[in-house]
Amino acid sequence: MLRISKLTDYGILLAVELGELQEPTSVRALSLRTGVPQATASKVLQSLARAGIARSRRGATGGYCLTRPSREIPMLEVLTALEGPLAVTDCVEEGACEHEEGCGTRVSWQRVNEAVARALANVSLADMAPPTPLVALTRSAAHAARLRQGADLSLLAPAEHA
Amino acid sequence: MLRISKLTDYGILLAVELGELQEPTSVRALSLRTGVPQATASKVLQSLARAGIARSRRGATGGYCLTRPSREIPMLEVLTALEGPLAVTDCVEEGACEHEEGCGTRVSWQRVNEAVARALANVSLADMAPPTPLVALTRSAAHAARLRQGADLSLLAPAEHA
DNA sequence: TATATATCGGACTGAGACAGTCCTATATGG
DNA sequence: CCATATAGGACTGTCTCAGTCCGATATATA
Repeated sequence: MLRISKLTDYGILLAVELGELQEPTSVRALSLRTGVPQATASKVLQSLARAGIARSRRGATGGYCLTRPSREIPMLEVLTALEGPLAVTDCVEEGACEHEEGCGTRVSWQRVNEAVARALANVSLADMAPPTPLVALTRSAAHAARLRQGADLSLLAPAEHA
Repeated sequence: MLRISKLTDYGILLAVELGELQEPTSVRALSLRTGVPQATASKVLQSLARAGIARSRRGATGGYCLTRPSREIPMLEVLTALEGPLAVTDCVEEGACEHEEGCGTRVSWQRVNEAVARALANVSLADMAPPTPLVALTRSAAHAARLRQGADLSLLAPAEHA
């Protein structure tokens, strides 16, 4: 569990796709490439645009593109854009829980929440891109090496628990 | 988002409570202490028992107790008992996604999933207990110090992202 | 200016998960 | 035998999720 919604999954798929295409791309084209239904893709992309992750351009030859290189966009930002602020429990947010003061687990939850957030902040959209050999070969050797090693993701793995 | 369910929250509340009371305690008593409705508490505790986290005892003077000291029970185990295996996305599990092969984000999701899992494996049930000064004072100085420092939770926080 | 092409964004809907309750069966201690 | 517990399946109302539809608005081109 602790699952993200399908919409969010789609959003990441779309954002990754945008990261690989440099030029503005229509929702229709993105829909065909990702398999996400067009109407749904439109909705998700709007959320990304509102959050400042993507930029939209209306009218003929319009479409979407990212506002920054995908390597500079942390996954946490994308998740927040699509599902609201990260909150493992209600009580992590101020005033959401009636037992706010009496409950001793609240502080602990906030720490857990922070740990998860930090993990997601350390993964960029670029890290989610397909690590297929074919793609790796067409890019720099350094980039290919990064892909094979799973990029910075290894940083997220602390030592085994005591 | 990435929220756990309320039932799971209750389960942790109940388990923490069980960790502080040593002797077998009835659902009724646990319900009164935690504020979780009795019927609901019963259900949640059954799940914990099935997962080998708690032990039940029927009949008069029956009730629940933990099978191990709360410090030896990782949060990941409790979450898994109550919501099933951790899976940030469907595609993390085998055969759940029809695009399994074509999708390049799958491997990345599995790494994210592992990172979150490892974070949760490093927090024990005992770490979730109330860190109130009063409680701290009644225990060993070493334990109190642990509480003030947020226990092992600091281990979960890797360096700031690059 | 007319028209084709896009996004914008609110309204609506069916499906499914979630939270919670109820009832009966079963086990234990006195 | 009886009072007290848990076991666990069935059931229900509520809410969120995933997805669609449609009218409004913006842009490029002829």
